[in-house]
Amino acid sequence: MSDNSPDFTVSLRAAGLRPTRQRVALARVLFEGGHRHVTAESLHAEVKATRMPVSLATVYNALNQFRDAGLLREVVVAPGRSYFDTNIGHHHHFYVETDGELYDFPSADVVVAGLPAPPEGTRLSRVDVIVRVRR
Amino acid sequence: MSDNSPDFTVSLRAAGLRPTRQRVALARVLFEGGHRHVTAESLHAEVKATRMPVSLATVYNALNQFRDAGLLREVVVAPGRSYFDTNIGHHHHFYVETDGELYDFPSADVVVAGLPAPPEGTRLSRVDVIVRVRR
DNA sequence: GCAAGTCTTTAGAATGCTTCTAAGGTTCTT
DNA sequence: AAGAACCTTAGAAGCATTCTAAAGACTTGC
Repeated sequence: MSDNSPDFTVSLRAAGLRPTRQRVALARVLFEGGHRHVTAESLHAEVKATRMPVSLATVYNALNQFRDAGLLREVVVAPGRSYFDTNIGHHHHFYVETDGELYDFPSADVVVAGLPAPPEGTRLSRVDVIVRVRR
Repeated sequence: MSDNSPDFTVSLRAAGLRPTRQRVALARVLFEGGHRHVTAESLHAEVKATRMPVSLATVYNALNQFRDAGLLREVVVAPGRSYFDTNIGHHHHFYVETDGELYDFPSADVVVAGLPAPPEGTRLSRVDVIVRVRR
């Protein structure tokens, strides 16, 4: 590596994933800029635009693997509408129902207090807060 | 009406829906007992068990209409997994990811404070809190 | 560096959930 | 009761996602 771009080969390997051409190309698009909200379709279109041949099935596979590895977070906002969020820190979402847009907001100032204890025999996985708005 | 069962004919009409045989049968199953979480499939099975012929398409139509009329609330917990909740009061949900179960909990004691203002030009529609747990 | 082994990608088929179509039935209005 | 409006239906279609099995790419051991 002679440039200063992040070495996705290393991070993929650290996540237990072989750094294949497609996975590296996908990681670049996903993690090279700021935080992103992508769908499988939108990511597929973006990566193909970089002239790297990738099938839609591979995009789905990679998104699921990245999510399972903790590199992405999945946000389901409506039936058949699921986003992958590159921001894995604590934060919540605005979802604009009228046009399907999703925006992050930091959880810093948001207080979710008074949650009851989880049902017997379960442990907390995550608390999702989706603030739904309309135009 | 000679018995003491709620008159769904009236409530359907109040919601702007013709009280057809199928809609009345669906309303009965949905609203006659305590609060329910149903899927289209589970409701279809239940209504057919009452010997009222109803197609799956009609169940989908009715669920969407009931939701649009404010009689039901839709909760999307995972891609391709959507519940309809007969509890339309303020409350939130536990979702047991490992077995797909959904439980209500009242919002009475839960405080969600410090939410940022909605994006320009939008108005608040609803705040969904889903507490995800695993076994 | 090469061969063998393992994992990955792929196109296309398949799945699962939901909506659409258009034909026939039901409910409402007068 | 007749006409108009609306609803239900089976089956087809649609959309997002996953599966299949065959070909290709990465890795390991030599």
